[in-house]
Amino acid sequence: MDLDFFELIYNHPLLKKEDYQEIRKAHTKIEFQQGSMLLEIGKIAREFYIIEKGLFRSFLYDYNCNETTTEFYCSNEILIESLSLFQRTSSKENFQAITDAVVWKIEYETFQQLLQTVEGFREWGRTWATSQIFSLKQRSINVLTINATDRYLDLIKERPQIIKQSPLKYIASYLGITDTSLSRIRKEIATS
Amino acid sequence: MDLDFFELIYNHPLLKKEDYQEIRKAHTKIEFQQGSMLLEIGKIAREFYIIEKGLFRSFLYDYNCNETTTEFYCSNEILIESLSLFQRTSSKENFQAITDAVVWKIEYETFQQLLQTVEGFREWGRTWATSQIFSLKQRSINVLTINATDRYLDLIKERPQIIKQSPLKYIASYLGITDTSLSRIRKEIATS
DNA sequence: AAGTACACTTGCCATATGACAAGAAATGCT
DNA sequence: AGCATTTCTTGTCATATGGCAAGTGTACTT
Repeated sequence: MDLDFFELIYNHPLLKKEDYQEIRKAHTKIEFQQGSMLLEIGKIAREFYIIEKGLFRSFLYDYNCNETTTEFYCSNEILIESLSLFQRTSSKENFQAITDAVVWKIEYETFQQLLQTVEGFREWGRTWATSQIFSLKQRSINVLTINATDRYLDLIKERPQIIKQSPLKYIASYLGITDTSLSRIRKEIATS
Repeated sequence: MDLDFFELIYNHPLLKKEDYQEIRKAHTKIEFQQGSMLLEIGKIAREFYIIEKGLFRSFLYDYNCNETTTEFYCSNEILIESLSLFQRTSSKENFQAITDAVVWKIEYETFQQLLQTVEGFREWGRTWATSQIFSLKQRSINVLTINATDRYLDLIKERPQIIKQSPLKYIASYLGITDTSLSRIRKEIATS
């Protein structure tokens, strides 16, 4: 059932059946082909996306002009450039479909309206924003204090979809290492 | 002048002289001794702090029980554990005065009230939250893509106060390296 | 002034990761 | 099936950083 998908994403005890009807109506389905861009650096994000199927990544170019994958977005997750969307500034990152994908989008204005009119949605939004900030903090700490092998093992455990669906080079740049090193780490893990 | 300090911190074009009067009245001055704790892991943050003088750091223990300095807070900056303050959850980090310090605090409830009643303050808050998220993202990217020497050089350039006021070991753990390595990096820089 | 604690530096060697290049495997296209 | 492209692996060597221990410097206490 489609409704189950929305209940899963916007999960909050204050949200009722009729709220989900309203939320659902606010969304439009779009499909993306593997490799296509959902948002590019310099453009302004106007929509909030939830992923039904497929895998996306965000990436940018570091000071050495190397592509760095900053995040992965799996099915049943939310994909946005929060700074661009909420601050109406140009995006600092590219967002790309790694596989063919099905997503549901909601316009920024509609999203804001839901936040204002649906209490449970507002509360959901607050919780979600908090978890976003928590993840961002956690990521820096992990990178600083955990070695690449353990970060990779964590990724396997926590987000196996990524391992299955993403080319090794994107995973490597997400972990902050080269694809050569990641290949060796995999070998090491396999033989131990 | 004290007012100048508040105008500097809560800088926003929508805020007027009388707004700053109100903002100022909402704050109370406190002093901290070098080494004393402003907030500890497990406690709930009830206040928002702005630093007039001195240096603070936040830190936690990683999965190896090593102390990791997650952030520094210099004079004219804001110091809070946003997750704890806004979500009423227990703090995930310790906050400690590295030097003797003078800060101004504002109670959470008073802060919320200002957000609701003063439009310029609300707009300032939105901008500030955005810049926080931006910094968090930037930090992960820097750690992933820039080597320790360049991160240290950046720190010297961007936040010289920290270099002057913090012991080397905190700077090292902030950079994600040992104090031994940082000592060598300094030597390397000095002789080149 | 001696003692103590803390901050910083240095030496030695180990380990993790990178750079580059070649080869192998998988995938897509016609 | 055959070719081209991309993805992944492996070898060799270089560099960055860590772990440990000893040594030096500095500041505070008494």
